[in-house]
Amino acid sequence: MNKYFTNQEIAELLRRVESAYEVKGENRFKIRAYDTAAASVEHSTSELKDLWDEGKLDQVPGVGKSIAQHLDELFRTNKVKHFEKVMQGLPPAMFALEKIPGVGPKRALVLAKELKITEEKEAVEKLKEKALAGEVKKLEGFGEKLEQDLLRGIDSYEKGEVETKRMPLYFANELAEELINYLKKNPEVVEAYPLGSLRRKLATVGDIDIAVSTNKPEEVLNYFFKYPKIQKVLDRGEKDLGRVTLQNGQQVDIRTSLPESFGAMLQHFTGSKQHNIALREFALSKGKSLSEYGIKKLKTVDNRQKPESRTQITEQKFKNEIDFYQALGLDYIPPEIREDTGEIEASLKHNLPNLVELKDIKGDLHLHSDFPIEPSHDEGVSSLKAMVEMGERLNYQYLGFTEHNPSTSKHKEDKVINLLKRKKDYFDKFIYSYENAVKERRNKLPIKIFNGLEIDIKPSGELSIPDKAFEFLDYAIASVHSSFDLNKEKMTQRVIRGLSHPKVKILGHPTGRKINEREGYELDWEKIFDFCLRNNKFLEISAWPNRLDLPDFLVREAVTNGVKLVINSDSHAVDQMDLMKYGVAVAKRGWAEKKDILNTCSLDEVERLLFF
DNA sequence: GCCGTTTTCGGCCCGACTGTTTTCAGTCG
Repeated sequence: MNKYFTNQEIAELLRRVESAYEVKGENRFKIRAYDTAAASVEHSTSELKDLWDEGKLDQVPGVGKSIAQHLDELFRTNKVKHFEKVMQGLPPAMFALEKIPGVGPKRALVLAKELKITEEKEAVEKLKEKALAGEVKKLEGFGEKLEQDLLRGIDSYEKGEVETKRMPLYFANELAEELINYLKKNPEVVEAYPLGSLRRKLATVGDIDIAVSTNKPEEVLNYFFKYPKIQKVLDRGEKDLGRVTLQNGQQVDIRTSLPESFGAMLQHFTGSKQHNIALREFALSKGKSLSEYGIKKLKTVDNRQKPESRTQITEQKFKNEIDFYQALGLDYIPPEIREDTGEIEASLKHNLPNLVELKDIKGDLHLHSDFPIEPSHDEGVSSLKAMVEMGERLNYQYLGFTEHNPSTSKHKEDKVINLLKRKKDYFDKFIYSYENAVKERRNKLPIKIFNGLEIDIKPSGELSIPDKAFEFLDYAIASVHSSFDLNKEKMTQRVIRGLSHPKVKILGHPTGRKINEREGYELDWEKIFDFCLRNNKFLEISAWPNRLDLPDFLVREAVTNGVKLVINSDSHAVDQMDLMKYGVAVAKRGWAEKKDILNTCSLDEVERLLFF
């Protein structure tokens, strides 16, 4: 039986080969090739094993003929002879020691060899003993300080700080927005933006970094250190960096830059790393060298020389990112798609997508009011009236209320039908009086209110309300809320059967993932996309902070395949309705344009698409 | 070992920090 190698395991294997090459003094570009391949495998949106099954390994960027051949051998025989040969003579312990902060392949090998630590298991523990016994500082190239650093590194490794959980985007964003609002109250702050994965709006965020443009960095830093929510100032030595922990323990860095060079700094620290590498390689081919300080123009592009010996004639500074990209002959690339997945090429050809924006959203089609429907899952807590008023404040043209179906374990069929009939009556009455009230106000059109339902798809694919009950609904969302462990094939059948009812228009939170809680179930996306296309069904992007589901990479695939999406908040309370922006962020990361999103359409179009 | 963004041969990102150094190596983001 062949082992199923996950992408994570394959990436780890490639990194080990990389380390082995590194300590054996292999050609540095070969080493880099393995690093690129490992990163690419790590970020790949498809499992490599599946791609291999389909004979599509060569589609993975950074995996060429040679590595593809090795992986083919891995999938067939569970091992790679060439890799084993490369790693011959190296103590396995070095691969464990590399995980300690401050220890790379070279130090790991010296430590393992000189201290006679061979086995991977307990390698870190043994190193700790030796370091405590003062044996590390005696080694050549090590000293007192490195030994202490090493012990600190081991400490944080043992505490699990090395691979800390990333926080959900929502959490990081709220924190950063509050801080940025505080910073902007200082007149010396010209601009302030989040950096890194927060600015690129990944579903999860590692660190919170903020960039500030100012002519008086020290004054701004002093102001920053007075932020009331700071627990402890960690670093105030350098004049362009401030580092603190907040009361909740979260570390926050701010970086300042003079306005004249803010653009390059913002670009550099926004990343992604892969995007920046690709961008710098592209720039180099045009005789330009990029850094966080600006763009250096190289007089002679003699790449056999080290960068410092190439003649530099100018270093250009940039106030903003638009000019920075333009200096390279590129259109401005929005942060959300800076992942080196084709954006540089598209930008060069002036072919970037015109990404959907929050202001394009004209309605929300997945809301839970407090109508007492005796549901299978959470009931909403806000009234229909309150949510409609919020919809008006958001300038929406339509709202769809899709409470969960009545519990089927508590109620007989008749009762379910009866509850849905009562919901329709209640909605009809509300709509009648609401529309009349708005007409009296005469200042604008009433919001169109749809009476929908979110229906569980049972493991068999059956829907959790009787067929007769559909006559009381305008449309329905179907979602999976149970039995997440069906295999890919059965789950795909289940979902397609669930979507087959003519009134079911939307697949709710399509993968069922919950960030930091559980992976989603697997679906055969080719089949799902095909079904949606042929039957006018929409895939939801749930803006709910710990769902963000569809995930960005599947949004991109859906968009590429022409499948239409709908961004919904899944609000259970009034104040959740403005979470829509997180769903829009996911859509942007998936290269979605306005035309790809159902709820950017006018009311007329939405009615045509939902009720045809 | 990968790749095609004026390249199928000849290129391959940039800078900061730290420690053990006397001109640099290793690590990190």
